[in-house]
Amino acid sequence: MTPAQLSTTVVDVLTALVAAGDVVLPDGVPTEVTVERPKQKGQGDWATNVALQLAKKAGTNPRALGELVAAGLRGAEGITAVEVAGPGFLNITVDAGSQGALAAAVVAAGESYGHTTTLAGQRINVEFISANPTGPLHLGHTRWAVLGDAIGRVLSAAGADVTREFYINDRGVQMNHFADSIIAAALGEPTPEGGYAGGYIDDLATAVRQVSPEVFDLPGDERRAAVRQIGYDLQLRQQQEQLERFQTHFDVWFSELSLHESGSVPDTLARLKDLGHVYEEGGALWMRTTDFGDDKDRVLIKSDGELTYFASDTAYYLNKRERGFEHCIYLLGADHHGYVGRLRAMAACVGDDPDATLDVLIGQLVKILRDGQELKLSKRAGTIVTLEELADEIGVDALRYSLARYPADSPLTLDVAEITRASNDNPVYYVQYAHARTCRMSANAADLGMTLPGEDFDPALLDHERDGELLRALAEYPRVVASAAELREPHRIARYLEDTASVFNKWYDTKECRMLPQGDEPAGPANLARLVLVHATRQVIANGLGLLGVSAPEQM
RNA sequence: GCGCCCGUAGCUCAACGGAUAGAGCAUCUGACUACGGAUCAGAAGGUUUGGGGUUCGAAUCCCUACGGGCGCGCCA
Repeated sequence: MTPAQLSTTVVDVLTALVAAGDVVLPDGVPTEVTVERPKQKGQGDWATNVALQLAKKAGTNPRALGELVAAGLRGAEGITAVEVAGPGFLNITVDAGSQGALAAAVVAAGESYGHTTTLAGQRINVEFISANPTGPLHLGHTRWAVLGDAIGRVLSAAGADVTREFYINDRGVQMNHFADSIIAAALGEPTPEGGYAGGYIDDLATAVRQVSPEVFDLPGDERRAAVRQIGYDLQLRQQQEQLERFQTHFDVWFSELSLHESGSVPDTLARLKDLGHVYEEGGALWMRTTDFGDDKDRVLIKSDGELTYFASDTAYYLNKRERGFEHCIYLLGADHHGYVGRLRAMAACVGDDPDATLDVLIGQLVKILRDGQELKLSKRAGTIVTLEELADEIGVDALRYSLARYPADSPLTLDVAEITRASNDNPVYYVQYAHARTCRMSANAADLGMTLPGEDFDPALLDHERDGELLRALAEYPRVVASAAELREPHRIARYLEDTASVFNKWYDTKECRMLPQGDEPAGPANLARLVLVHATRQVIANGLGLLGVSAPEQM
């Protein structure tokens, strides 16, 4: 018995009540209702708030409607009791057999357990990080790497067709500053105005010299172009290697420069003119974004003839739409939230409904503490906390998990000492340990000759209170994935895993629920039923960790 | 000044408008002849920043005050 099945049962009951004229629902019967694990004991196995949600529409009070629905549910298969509680909640109790069947279903589904079709058919582009290729990825990018990657995985699990994309800002004056900085470092000159400092520039200068020693002898513009290209290649490759090592995969690395070389930007400007949302003023070309709620209009072509970054952005958005993406998700740092208004207005200017096609997620900045002191990020002072350093010190799994377990819009302070500690202080190890424990239990069972039962698995033997709690936790997983996808909140997966690991540990500690036979007794049907439950638990934890890009070790 | 985000236990943070606001850490008390104790059982800790409002019900929505972060270029 799963929440989805119960939801269907409740909907059927409502449909019957409406058909019989006992209940009037002007807006029709909902296609699904909320079914949750109650927080408190004594509130049944599952609870639904349908009566509270629908009472007003039905022109009655919640408890009266609740009694009608409860009466209908009492005859349903697998349901042993229903009571109306509090303001109108329905507390539902199910029988062990129908509940225990889930364990075998999870094992049968394997890695696909938790996958749903709630977003089936949607083509979604998730763009994240999109750092300048002028330096290493740092702490500020690390959170988006984790969240963007996890959002991509969660959306895929919900059935969406997802493309993860990194937009490379490889065009613009910063690329020349980058080249000039490397040249200055190579020649032992001070960092130029507006340039980049820090040890990584010295390293790049050395690397460029290794790749092509003669470039520094070229005349001015040629030298700059050559160093820019070599430095860019080196820096981009480093970012790519670090992200792969950080378990963060991109499907598309999209070059801003390519938009200009392909003529997309002029095409975009022509289209905007046709649509009537651009005008000239002061020698510059403007987009009238104020027509769609932006604070002020935005410049597309400066009076000196140069294209703005915003012009590229508009062309890029259109490019995504032309590639067939119905939804474009952007992950931006809080320091770019001012960009949301113009992005939305821009989408409207090209004829889209931003509510439908755009999803801009704003993430708050991360602070990181070591010994109570904040690690300051400053390119000028050369004190960059890089993704590489963080991953080395903290470990990929612990770092990813620690960033993934919080919602993006909450400001975050992480203590290096705390997340490096390899103990139960750290939730990532708590969850991973629970997984390792299931693996060890399975191995022990195999040593005793126990094998997973097939047809003869008897779900009704999983009848202990603790069995039920664990089964209900496992049953909730698909709903958690679906809501994480819908809300773009992968932290829900992490919180769910911590809860499930806790429920599993309590179950493990319960004498009546021991999986292995005691002493010299042979393994009986109950032991085999619990073996199925252990396998199911392992599968759910492994699947959940997988959505966060965190490994599920068999031993620790 | 205008705009966006945030304010929950000593600390770091949860809680699709739902029942008695939950975890972890830190503090205190228990359980090791163990399915690997990286575990489990328990105690203590709160006027959800203050004040109004909306409703069957508000940490959540609206207004307001206070406090913190960030943004308001023909920069990228």
